[in-house]
Amino acid sequence: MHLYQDQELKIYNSLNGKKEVFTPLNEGHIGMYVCGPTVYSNVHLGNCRTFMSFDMIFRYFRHLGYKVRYVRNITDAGHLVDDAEDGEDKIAKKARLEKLEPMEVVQRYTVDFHTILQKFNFLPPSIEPTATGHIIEQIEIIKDILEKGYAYEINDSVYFDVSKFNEDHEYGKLSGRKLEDMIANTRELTAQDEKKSPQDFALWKKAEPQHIMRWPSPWGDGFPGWHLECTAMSTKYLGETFDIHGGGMDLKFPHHECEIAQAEACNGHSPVNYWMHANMLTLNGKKMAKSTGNSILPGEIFSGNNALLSKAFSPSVVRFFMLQAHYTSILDLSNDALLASEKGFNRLMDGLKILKNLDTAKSSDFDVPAWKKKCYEAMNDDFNTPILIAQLFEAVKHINAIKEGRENISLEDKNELQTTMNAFVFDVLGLEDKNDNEGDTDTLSSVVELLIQLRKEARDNKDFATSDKIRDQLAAVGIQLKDGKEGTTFSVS
RNA sequence: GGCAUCGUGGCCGAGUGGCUAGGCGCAGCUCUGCAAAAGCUUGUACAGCGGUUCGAAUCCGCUCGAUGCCUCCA
Repeated sequence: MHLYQDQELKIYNSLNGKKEVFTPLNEGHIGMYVCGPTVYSNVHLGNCRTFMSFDMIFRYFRHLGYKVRYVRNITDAGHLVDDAEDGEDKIAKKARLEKLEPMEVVQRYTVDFHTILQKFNFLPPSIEPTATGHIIEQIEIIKDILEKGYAYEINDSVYFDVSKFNEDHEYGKLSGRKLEDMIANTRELTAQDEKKSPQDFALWKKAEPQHIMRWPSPWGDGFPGWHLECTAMSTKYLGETFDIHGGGMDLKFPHHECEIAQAEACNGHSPVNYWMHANMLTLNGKKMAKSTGNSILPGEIFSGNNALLSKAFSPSVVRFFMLQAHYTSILDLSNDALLASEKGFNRLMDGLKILKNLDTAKSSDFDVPAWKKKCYEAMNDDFNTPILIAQLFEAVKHINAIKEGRENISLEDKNELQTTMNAFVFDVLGLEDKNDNEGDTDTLSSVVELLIQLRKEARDNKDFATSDKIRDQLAAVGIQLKDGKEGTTFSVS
């Protein structure tokens, strides 16, 4: 009945480094939590890649018929800037610099985040909770951890006691680290650190008088620690144990490791069945990061307004570019790679258009059911979008052959092909055909059609000077004429 | 220094113990008044050195190189 019932989906689980058959806790339902952005500046393209990977995964689950509760948070408090000594909140710091209220900063960049994701055609998550909206839940968790003896209070701050936790649990199992090694490798230079051990992490930090973002708590005015919000919100909306927890590779340690520790300290068992980590988007071979300035903003790609780019690229092209790599691989951004993706993307879209008007025959030379099966196999093998896309191009090849009369397709196969292509291209990959959503297209096309008509007359009269002038002038304003067998068409770049 | 990942043809990027991934570029062809666009055809690559094996780019070891994490980070 549902597609997922006859598919065996495998997911690479970062927790054990193995591809495992995915079985949700409750049949037909999936709980998925993904760490969202810290909204203290504009989202850069690297951030988008992680969220895009999970958007694709969310879309595929839905395509298979699962009911998914997809929670992606907004971090609007709790991240310390610089070292613990400074102890200033990232949001608060930015607010001071820009003379804004902290929540004004949060609002501005949350809006930016949503705007960009919308351009990329992201599906909204089921719930998008904020850290500041869950202070009470976070305080409750701290109390619980304190009660169970895995945390200690000192100078109005509360820290998680990693060594204590490691006595009866395994700290470091996600990132493959051993606490003894970590201790052995720590430099003993953090002199006035109030923590018992450098590995301990803050659950609650005391707010200094000048600190703007602060909340009352049993330990005095302060703010929650780095890793607590995700534990609080994932537990609240998905339960003590849920199916999938995702995020960027760079969050694996310490963030996700600490989440596991917090949840295990509270509930005594691991919170997540499948950990998924999306790999980094690099620029010039280096990780994109706001802090180092090695980053590119989505807006710069859409406008072409960046020294690295020779032209503007549409959101769908960028999306296509990213999905041509597997989500667990590092992907390097370059102008050449985007250019190549744009060509490929157009080829795919053209194929889709040709498919609509294809003539059918009694039999098929293209084994559509076998092809369809390969598409699903690709996606069921840990969401292998590059292989899926290769299969889509395989289909385009056949579509072109059918169009040119070198192959045939039956009506039944054509419908099957069209349904499957549309499902994967638009529903699962989330691509959009840019050429069918502009309002003034009708006016434009009638004007261009007129010019095409005039050019045809000139050509018929062998007045090539005039015909070439029309062609070249149109090209200069970005309208390319395409002379085909059945007349001339055009495309706007 | 520790932990982890990776090194594939001109570029991007899959995959894998023996069977053409794919996209782009280049070249050739078709089409065209000429172009462009489009379509077709074409590439035996897997860092280096050893080892295991009938057979490895794929497994093991070492060397070299790159990246990520170890501090906020998608």
